[in-house]
Amino acid sequence: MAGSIQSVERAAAVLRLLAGGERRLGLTDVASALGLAKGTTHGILRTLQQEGFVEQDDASGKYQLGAELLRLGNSYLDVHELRARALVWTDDLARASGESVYLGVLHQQGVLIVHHVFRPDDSRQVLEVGAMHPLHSTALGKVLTAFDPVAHREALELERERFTPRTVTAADELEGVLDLTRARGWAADLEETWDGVASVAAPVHDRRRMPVGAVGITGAVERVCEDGEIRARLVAAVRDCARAVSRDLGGGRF
Amino acid sequence: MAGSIQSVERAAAVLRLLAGGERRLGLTDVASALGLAKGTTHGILRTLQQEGFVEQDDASGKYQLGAELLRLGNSYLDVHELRARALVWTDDLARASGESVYLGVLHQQGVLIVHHVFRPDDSRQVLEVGAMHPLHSTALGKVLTAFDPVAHREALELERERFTPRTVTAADELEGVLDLTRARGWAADLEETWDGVASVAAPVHDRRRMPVGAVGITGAVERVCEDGEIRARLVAAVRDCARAVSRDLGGGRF
DNA sequence: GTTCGGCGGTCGACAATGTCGAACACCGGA
DNA sequence: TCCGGTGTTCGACATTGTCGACCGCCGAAC
Repeated sequence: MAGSIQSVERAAAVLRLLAGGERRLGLTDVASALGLAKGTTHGILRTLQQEGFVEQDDASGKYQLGAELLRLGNSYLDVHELRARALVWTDDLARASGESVYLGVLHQQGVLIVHHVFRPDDSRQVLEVGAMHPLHSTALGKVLTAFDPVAHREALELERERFTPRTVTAADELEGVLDLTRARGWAADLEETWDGVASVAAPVHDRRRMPVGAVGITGAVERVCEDGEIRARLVAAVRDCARAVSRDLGGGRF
Repeated sequence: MAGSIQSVERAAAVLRLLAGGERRLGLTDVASALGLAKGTTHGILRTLQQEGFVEQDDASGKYQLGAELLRLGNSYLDVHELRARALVWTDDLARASGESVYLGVLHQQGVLIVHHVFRPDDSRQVLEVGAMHPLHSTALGKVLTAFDPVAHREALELERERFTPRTVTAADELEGVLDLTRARGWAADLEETWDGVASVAAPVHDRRRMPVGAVGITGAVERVCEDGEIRARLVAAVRDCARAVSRDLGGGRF
């Protein structure tokens, strides 16, 4: 039995399908999307529902993701060592920079946000923990792509979507950006992902000097930039934070 | 095939086990905890790992929850209708009350926090989305227990832990509290869960008048209370917010 | 009101599937 | 070097999940 367990694989596929589609999906939708018999699909859905991973709307009979996933996802964060070490430093960074702080790790073909500190003002902000950001256009993504070989391969193999006129999509151009990132130890995103939004990020290393994640700040380009470049003060603050977290990861274990 | 799919059930049990234990677990630990053969357990873990639901520490070989769960949990929030409707109102409530706002739904034997607005000041706060709160001692929990028959049964069947000297654990005493809650339409928690912390909450109903969740605020007892009671202004603000969300969901007309 | 098409859900036969336990390779400590 | 422990692989067995036809239901169409 060298392979994987079929039914578990299929259950995972169901969950991923439900996560993708914005609205609820019916039994028949799920079955046809996965190419399974209705009976089989129903069995999987019934089990997932029983376990709390999937919920069914009483009225329409359609299925959606369940609350248990949120609870488990939260448990993942509790165990996450990088996040635990970074909590205090990212808070300081938000205070010092006056911008939102993000902590991301490589996951599949993107950056998974595992921590997010709101910009310290009263503005209305949406929490982005659990969200995915692209590798080739965000500061976090560029840092991971530059320092993590796995991320590098993913970013090159992947189709690089153009989000704004400034998004870098050509492979050779991206390589140049990554070289620059490696050389100076940080990366920027100047309106390459969202119009009017810029970000800076620096890598976090573990005790073996392997890249495990990236921290960065994101904010309106008018505040974060000066003369078309990220303010040096902010770059320094981000790099200080990344170094502090890296030091914490290298020291305190065992 | 009226039952559930065994392997999916077992995979869910593995995930729940990993979520429970604080630190990573080894293959043998998981196998013995679930009463399964090592080979079987390994197959499940291998599949879950392949799907990203579980990660394995290269050094120790031990297993922990994976990043994909965080991503799926986040997707759950995106679909969540109650949360979407509540976003704007809870923000206003935080501003008006000056305290943290929580939005919770019944999940298993507790309250699952699906939205959390930080207290609008610069203090350091931990995001609690995805966390579980007890039914019998928190304001959110009491509201759900009072208005949702399912929650009511859970709370009575469950062993009610004593968190502080003021926690209500006796069944008949709790019933009295629930009667009061139903009568006045809101519930309070005066240092019954955490010392020095008080909270108020009110129920959110859907279009069929069924309770679907609860909103509430939580804060230091010195700020939230006056003469040993919740400030009337805060109670009114919370109830207004709950009514507003209910109205948005298509519920009450007033 | 009645028909019809689609929905979610069920059932039972079949064999593909996952399970089990023994055996494996590997590591660290004694 | 040995040992006890780990995670991992393997093959025989029968349990288990799969499939597709079938059922009852609901809402739209007419």
